Amino acid sequence: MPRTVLDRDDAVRALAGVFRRRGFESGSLSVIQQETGIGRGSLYHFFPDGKADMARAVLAQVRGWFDEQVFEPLRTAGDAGEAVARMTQVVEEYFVSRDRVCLFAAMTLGEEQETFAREVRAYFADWVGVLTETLHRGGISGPDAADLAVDAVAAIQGGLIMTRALDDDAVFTGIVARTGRRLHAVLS
Amino acid sequence: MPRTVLDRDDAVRALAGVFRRRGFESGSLSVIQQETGIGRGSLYHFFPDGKADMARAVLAQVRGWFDEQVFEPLRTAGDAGEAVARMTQVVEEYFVSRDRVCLFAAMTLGEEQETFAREVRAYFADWVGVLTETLHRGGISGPDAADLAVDAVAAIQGGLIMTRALDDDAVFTGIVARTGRRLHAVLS
DNA sequence: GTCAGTCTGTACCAATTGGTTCAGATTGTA
DNA sequence: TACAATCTGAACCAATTGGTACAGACTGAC
Repeated sequence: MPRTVLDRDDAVRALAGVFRRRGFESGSLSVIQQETGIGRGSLYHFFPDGKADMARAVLAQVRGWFDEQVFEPLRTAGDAGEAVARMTQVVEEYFVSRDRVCLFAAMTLGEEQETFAREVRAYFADWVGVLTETLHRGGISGPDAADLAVDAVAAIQGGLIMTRALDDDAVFTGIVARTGRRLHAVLS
Repeated sequence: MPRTVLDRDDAVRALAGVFRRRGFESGSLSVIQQETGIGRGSLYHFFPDGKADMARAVLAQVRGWFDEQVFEPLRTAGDAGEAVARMTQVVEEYFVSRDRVCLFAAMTLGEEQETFAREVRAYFADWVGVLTETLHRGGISGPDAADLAVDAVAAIQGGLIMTRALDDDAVFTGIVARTGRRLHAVLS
């Protein structure tokens, strides 16, 4: 069996794929090996604390992407309308290209809920928080901004469920587009 | 060990609870026995085809509840506005009192996605369908009704994710209330 | 070339998994 | 009471699980 060398980031990326397609529990180490080619020795080398360690690394990587591509652009945007339009666009592309699964949302179910509660809570709280601030900067005042932000993130997450259930990407892209339009309307 | 006799419906109800709290995969037969008191012999007596059979029975029971309490009242309502208000109310109570988990949504993730694809698809398609018809009867025409219906169900599902992630029922009740108001506004 | 550090494949392990089996307990009917 | 049908507990099983250990392969620095 020829040996394959890889780096940790690539391992995390491959793990993310398995967890999206299979779920965390059903993504056993054997399945991970079959689908990614990464063996047990390598997995434990990179993630000495085992499977939860792997999931934590995956969540951290996804979080890093969102910080860079969603949260930071919202935070530093000059124009709220443009920032929101960009957010809906990158988020739509991200999820459509990744099995229509949000791993943070998946971790709110079953036994993972407790294990990753802090990471999950931070992700959603930060997303809603930074979007609320963006709406504030765009002239939406008081509790309205927070409600709109919560509703927008909920719509995106609910859209993912609907699109998987109905097996139709157009459901998600439709929901995201209408969400974007709703936000755009109040920013004008 | 004194023997306990139960009926199938009660077994299904207990299983639903385990699957909500633990997830389907992590809800092993041992965990089911510990948390429900139902032993292996009984489980296989009622569900001869094993674990998938159990999940199928649970989904059928939940589906039955939705048919009776949500879909049928929407279908037969004289007043669309009242029907929609009632729907949001019963749905909110239902989910808040059941671990804030929609089992149909949970089955859109991981390996269960394929196993229960038909049941899941039917549940969401029917919910959206009957809500669309209700909106039609309330005077909303063309594609708007279907979009509003999809968005409403997505909001409810997304609200469940947010409320679990932020561990705060008020998030869900807020989202459901605003969703209800949005629908009510277009029906007036 | 040598050596230390990094990474890999694979053998091994205890525990758990879903499933099978069936004797015995329980219930309902005549 | 007798009997058939229904339900249960628990022993048993093969397969799989996550984890451990480590020899050997590989890489980079000197």
